[in-house]
Amino acid sequence: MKKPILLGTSTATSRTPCCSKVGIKKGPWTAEEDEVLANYIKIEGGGRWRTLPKRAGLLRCGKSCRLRWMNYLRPTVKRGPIAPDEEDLILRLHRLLGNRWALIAGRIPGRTDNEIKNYRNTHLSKNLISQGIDPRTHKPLNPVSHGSSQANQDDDDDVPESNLTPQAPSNLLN
DNA sequence: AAAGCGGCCAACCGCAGAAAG
DNA sequence: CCTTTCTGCGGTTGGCCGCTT
Repeated sequence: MKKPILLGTSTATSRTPCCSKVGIKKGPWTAEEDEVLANYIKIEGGGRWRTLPKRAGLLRCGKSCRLRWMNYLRPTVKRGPIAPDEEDLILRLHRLLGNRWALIAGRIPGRTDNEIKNYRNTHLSKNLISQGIDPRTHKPLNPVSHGSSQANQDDDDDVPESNLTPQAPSNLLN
């Protein structure tokens, strides 16, 4: 149930809907496409995403190429399970920064914003809910009893920035 | 053994901000 | 200074896989 592709009807009149052109491939990337993209970027470098697919000979839109490179093909991308300290860091950073996934990812070497976003949307939010904490606000789900909003305050504030680099990699906060 | 359900991950879409002309 | 174009970000969706009934 992908949303309808309304070409020219878009409100942003001047904006070209990059992915709606005919002849542009969508969906999962093949190993061959990965190779073409990786090789091209290795030689020519990234950037100029809009024209990159044409130059590289890919039938993809620039956004798709960029996303694929950033989230999967980049050599610095660390794949595999999130370590406990990484999870802790994600939690702390999210409490501090909110849904700034790119910012959070920038503090966690080898992890992408998409990965962190997905991870949090599944694992962490579940954990927090089971702990009675609202994953969005990091405040107690049931404002129950003695209306102790004090818990909120505390919970929200208990992570001073200076506390952000516990045992995490030293370059975390630059 | 088969069907259904739920969770996870990769990818797409639209919007906002930045940069260039 | 204004307009146009491009890049990057965040939210959301769809497909696949594994588990449970």
